[in-house]
Order: sequence, then structure tokens, then C-alpha cells
Amino acid sequence: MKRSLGHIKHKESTEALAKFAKALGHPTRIAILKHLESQSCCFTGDLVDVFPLAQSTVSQHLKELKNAGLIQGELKPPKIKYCINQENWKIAKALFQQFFD
Amino acid sequence: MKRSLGHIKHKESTEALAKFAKALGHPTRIAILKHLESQSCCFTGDLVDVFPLAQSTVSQHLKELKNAGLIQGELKPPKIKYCINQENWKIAKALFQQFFD
DNA sequence: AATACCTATCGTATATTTACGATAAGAAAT
DNA sequence: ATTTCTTATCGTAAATATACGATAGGTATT
Repeated sequence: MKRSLGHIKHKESTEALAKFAKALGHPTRIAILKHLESQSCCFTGDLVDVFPLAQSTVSQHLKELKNAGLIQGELKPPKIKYCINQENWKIAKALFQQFFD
Repeated sequence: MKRSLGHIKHKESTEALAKFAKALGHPTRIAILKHLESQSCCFTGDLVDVFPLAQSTVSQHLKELKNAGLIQGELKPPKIKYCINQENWKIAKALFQQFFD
């Protein structure tokens, strides 16, 4: 095969912005974040009720948002409360803001 | 297979934002857009010189940015001049802005 | 210890993305 | 008409993403 295995080196901020954008690149994840914004935190189960998706699928989307740093989970046994990660949210906001001038 | 073939119905603005975000979800495409912003338009060949990628790969990224509506190409034979699509750029900017509050 | 509840992870199937080289397409110049 | 220059498209390979059902894990409660 011919594909380059390593990635191209980009600027730190470019990588960061792309990572956030990628996490936002799915309508369901946007909807999840909007929901979190309005409710300011909710449980996985709430989202499963809202979206016509399997529980595992919702969990997977949450995982990606968490990996991107946009949300964080807090244990509220036996549930998990997800909230927006305000710190990274600000960073993402700033990156998009400066990107769009 | 069990996968749902159709997509979930999301709000128009949610779909639009996700589409823009997806196009921005790759560092090379971010870098291309930054380049276009600073140069205000350039040719495919210029980008091929800047990035260590095959010409076909660069062309493919440009195609995605074009499909998302973020850029537009103008024929300047035998070259093609790419510029940011200011109209959609504003729309994207507004969508991200309101998304981040 | 066993049960119940909620969520994450595993295994899987399909679709999409990303990258490459090779080839085609288009216009201008020879 | 042929050659040259530039860019898009085709074919292909590998990686990643998206979705599902099934299963495992972790914490209270019984």
C-alpha cells in the first residue's frame, strides 16, 4: 500500500481546532451538546429517550465528545451525569472565533 | 445487518452546522482555509507546493471544502483559483457563534 | 450474596474517509 | 493537430466512523 502512515505535522492550534470540529461533525453530537446546553447536564438515559438510537450508539457518541474534551461525566450512581466541559468549551469557542476572524 | 439506512431527522440548523464542522474536521483542510484567508485566493498548485501531499489528495480536500460550500473555484486557465465563499462563510460563522452562545 | 438498574464495552457489519498513483479532461501555445 | 500545463477523476487500499445487539461492569438496594 502507498498510504503515508504518519500524519502531516500541522500547527498545534490547527490540530486542536480540527479535533473539535471533527467531534462536532455529526448532527447527533451537535444535538446532544445543544441538549446539554439547555439542560445544563443530563444522564445518558435521558438522551437515549430523546434520540431514536440504540443505547450503545448514544454511549459511543458521548465517548467521542468526551475524548474531544467537550463534555465530562460525573458519577451519580447508578447514573452518570454528563455536563459540558466549560474549560475546553471556552477554548473551542475561542479557536472557532479566531478562525472565522 | 442491522444498521438503520435512513438518517435521523435533525433540525435544519443542526444538520448545517454538522456539515460545516465535518468539513473542518481535518487539519489539512483547516490549514488550506487558513492559507486561503491569508492569501485571499490561490491555485491548487500553490497548495500542492505547501503541503507534503499528492496532488490528487489536495484536490480531494478542495472538493470536500467546495461541497460543504466553504470555498469556490474560478477558472483562470489553465489554472483554477480557489477563494473562500464569503456568503457561506458568514453563515458558518454565525452558526458556530450562536452554537457557542 | 443476589438482584436490579444504568451505562460502558465488545463484537460485528457496513459506510465513509483518507491517501496514493495513474489516467483523463480542459485550455493555451506551438 | 500536437504538445504542454494544470487540475479533476478513477481505481484502489487501508483506516476510521457509525450503527446495532449482546454482554460485562459497577453501584445501590434487598
